[in-house]
Amino acid sequence: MTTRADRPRRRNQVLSREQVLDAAIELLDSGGEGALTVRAMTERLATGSGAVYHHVGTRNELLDAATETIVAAALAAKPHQTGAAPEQEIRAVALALFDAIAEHRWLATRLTLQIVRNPAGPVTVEVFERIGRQVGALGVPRASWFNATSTLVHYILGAVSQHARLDGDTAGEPSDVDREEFFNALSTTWRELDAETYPFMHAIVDQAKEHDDREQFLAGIAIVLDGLARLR
Amino acid sequence: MTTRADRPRRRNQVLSREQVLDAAIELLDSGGEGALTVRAMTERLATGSGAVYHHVGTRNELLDAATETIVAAALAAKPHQTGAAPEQEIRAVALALFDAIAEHRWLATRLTLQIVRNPAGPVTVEVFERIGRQVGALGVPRASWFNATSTLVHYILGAVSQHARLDGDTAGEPSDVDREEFFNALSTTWRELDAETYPFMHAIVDQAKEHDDREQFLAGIAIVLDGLARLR
DNA sequence: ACCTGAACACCGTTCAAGT
DNA sequence: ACCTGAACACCGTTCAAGT
Repeated sequence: MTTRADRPRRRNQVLSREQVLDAAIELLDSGGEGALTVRAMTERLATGSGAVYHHVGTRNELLDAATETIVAAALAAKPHQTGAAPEQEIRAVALALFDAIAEHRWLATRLTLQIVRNPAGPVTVEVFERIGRQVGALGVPRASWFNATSTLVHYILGAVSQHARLDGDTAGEPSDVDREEFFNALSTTWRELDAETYPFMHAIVDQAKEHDDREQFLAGIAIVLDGLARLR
Repeated sequence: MTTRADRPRRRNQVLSREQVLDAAIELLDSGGEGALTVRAMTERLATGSGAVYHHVGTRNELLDAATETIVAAALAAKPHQTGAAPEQEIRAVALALFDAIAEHRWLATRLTLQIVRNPAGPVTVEVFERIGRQVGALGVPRASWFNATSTLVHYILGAVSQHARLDGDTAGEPSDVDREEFFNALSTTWRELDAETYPFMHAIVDQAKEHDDREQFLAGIAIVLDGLARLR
């Protein structure tokens, strides 16, 4: 007789791929890429290293899978609004990525790496599809779809990473104090540059200090969208 | 008596910072970031590991210094053409970076990292200054200089990294065969996507295959420049 | 000042062995 | 199938010691 319990054939599965990924994301959120070590994973999960390799794979695959998980969630959280203007949909997707990176600062580097070196991967495909459709809806001629979408995606990624500038191996969210300190240090360095050879840096030093990240991000998108409008 | 020879106080200096950086760049060019190990450096230079730390610093500083060296050389090779149109100067700077990355594929990742997490560093400053001046010359109002320049730089970096997509830990230049193989694999993957959920990817699959990297890059810049023109 | 190189404290990954 | 954890082959970095 086979009872219901042993049907699934996997007796004591105590660890799932999802749990492994959750642990990885927690580690990354709390201490950046440097905090994601196989040993830290085994401690947090109370397992051997083989368990991690069994459920997900190498450290690199772990990083990629964590990235995919978060990007998928971020995009799913802002589903396509039927009837919305294409510009609005593009902004929604861009801001979804922007916010995801604000919450998971390690994502800035990883997202760029994924799109740059894995154009066949789910992250690239998902982002391109979401943005690309709107480029069509915007009236850009079909022959320019690829160029136009690439330009937008490149801009979004570049900007989104830039704004997560405090990323890397530091923990937690950047406090307002951190932010102010950072910009104070930055404007000091820029002001110390030779005024003759770096007139432009001197000219923008105050704008850099006062700008709002999100606002600047949207302003940049508006610039690119204006450029795309000319393709019609 | 002091002879001329011992005046510089440094007797037997057999290694220079420049030699250390040259070795690092050769290693990076031949095998990507993975090939740059301290041990490989000591073998190539026939020294102890301390010598590397003495002349440059940690592995990370080595990577940064190598990046600075190449970016500085790339920008210096295309000096500002007095009298040239600002659009042309922007294209020149962008292509200088594009070509530098084509020659040193590991630079794609590193350049992005530098600009993203080290806005006070020489690489960021140099690129911003070169591009920013032209934004002013383009007639963009002063209040938008920072935004406009950031947008351009973000686009350039994003695109330039994307086009170096075969980077990473592989060696040498990508051959035409590599390139074709790569795009065949890519279009196969894209075609395998569900046509209902990914109509856009299906629509662009041929454009992606046939596009010219450099041409697309310039087309993207033209789009952003068109957008900037609206700010006047 | 410039450099050596052993020693240290980590890594990621594999794999025989267990259940 | 799922998991353990010792063993392996690497890392980057430091630092006493040499010249």
